[in-house]
Amino acid sequence: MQAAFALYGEHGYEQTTVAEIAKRAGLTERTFFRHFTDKREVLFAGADALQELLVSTVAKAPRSLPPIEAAAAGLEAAGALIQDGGELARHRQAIIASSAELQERELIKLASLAAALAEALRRRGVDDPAASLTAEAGIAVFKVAFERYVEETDQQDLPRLIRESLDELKAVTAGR
Amino acid sequence: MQAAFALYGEHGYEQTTVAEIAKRAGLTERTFFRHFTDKREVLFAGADALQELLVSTVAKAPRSLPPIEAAAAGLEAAGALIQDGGELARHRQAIIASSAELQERELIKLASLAAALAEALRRRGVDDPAASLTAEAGIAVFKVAFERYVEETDQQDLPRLIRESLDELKAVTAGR
DNA sequence: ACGATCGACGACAGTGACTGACATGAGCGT
DNA sequence: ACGCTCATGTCAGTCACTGTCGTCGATCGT
Repeated sequence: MQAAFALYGEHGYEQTTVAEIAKRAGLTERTFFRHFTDKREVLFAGADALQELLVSTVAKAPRSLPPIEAAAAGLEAAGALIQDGGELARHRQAIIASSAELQERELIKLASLAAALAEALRRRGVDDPAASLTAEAGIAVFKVAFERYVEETDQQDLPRLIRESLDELKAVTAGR
Repeated sequence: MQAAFALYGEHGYEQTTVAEIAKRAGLTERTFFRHFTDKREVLFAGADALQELLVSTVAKAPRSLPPIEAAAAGLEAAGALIQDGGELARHRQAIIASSAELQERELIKLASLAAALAEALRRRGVDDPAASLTAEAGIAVFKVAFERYVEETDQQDLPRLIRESLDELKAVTAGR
């Protein structure tokens, strides 16, 4: 992972070959593929932990909370986790922005997040399509907030951006 | 395109090679790649037209409409176009569902749709982040509605499903 | 009518991501 | 010491995709 990150940063994602990564890590190309299913996956190693945090936070949210607020709680927790990584997220995002391939992978990770969130909401008794819609809308909020977080280097409060984006979404869907 | 569709349907996407597609079409592998940037792109040939329809419909919507309703108008028009294709969309979706690679590609097409929708809203004078959020939420609505459309074979009215999903989203973001 | 141009295609060689099969060697329990 | 497991190396192979060059037919200008 360190080798890949370094090389992706130095020469760009598309320019660096798996053989190079393996060599820098003191391993074989074959071994690389035993740890990561493909060249992109190296950049998304933390996605599982994020998803688990999201789901467990939603599960723990007070029963009295409406679905959208339970989702918001989970997303804010996820945002806090990302923020704890410091500049890592921004570095990662800079690499991802450079390659369509990587953007595709990120989108499917977000879709997976949405599916997990929808499932967590269903376990709270929310029916479909409300569960799916709340989840998709939640991820949309997260995407927009995260984008802002990455753009504004001085911005340090991702959960706050998520909350603000959610409020904006509420306004917008109300027809304002 | 016909050859690819047929082979993807007969033997599955991952099992069919570009060489096979080219052979069935009476062409060379090299020529295939002159028409489609990659093996997946064959399935998304109509995406451009869809995006143009979405954007132009939003542009033409009455100025008095709030952003979310302008977006809805565009999405309903896109839905109508898909519906006009008959069973094609369902066939296509069955193939896409069989491969993670194809799902990734579909997601980035939807993201492109969202970006175009956001831009169309900005041209209506909607500021960011409202424009981005409305666009993302709109695409989320579209995704959920389309999923239902594909699942329920007897369902023929995609624009109606889009409208219903939007109403559901409004309810859900209002905290219900 | 004729040569120049251009665009679509074929042929071919090459790169790089990824896979399957088998061998090796270190640690671990008995 | 023995067998087992697990991580790794080795090697050969497939396939998506690219760069380059040559051919040919259609079109265009004169």
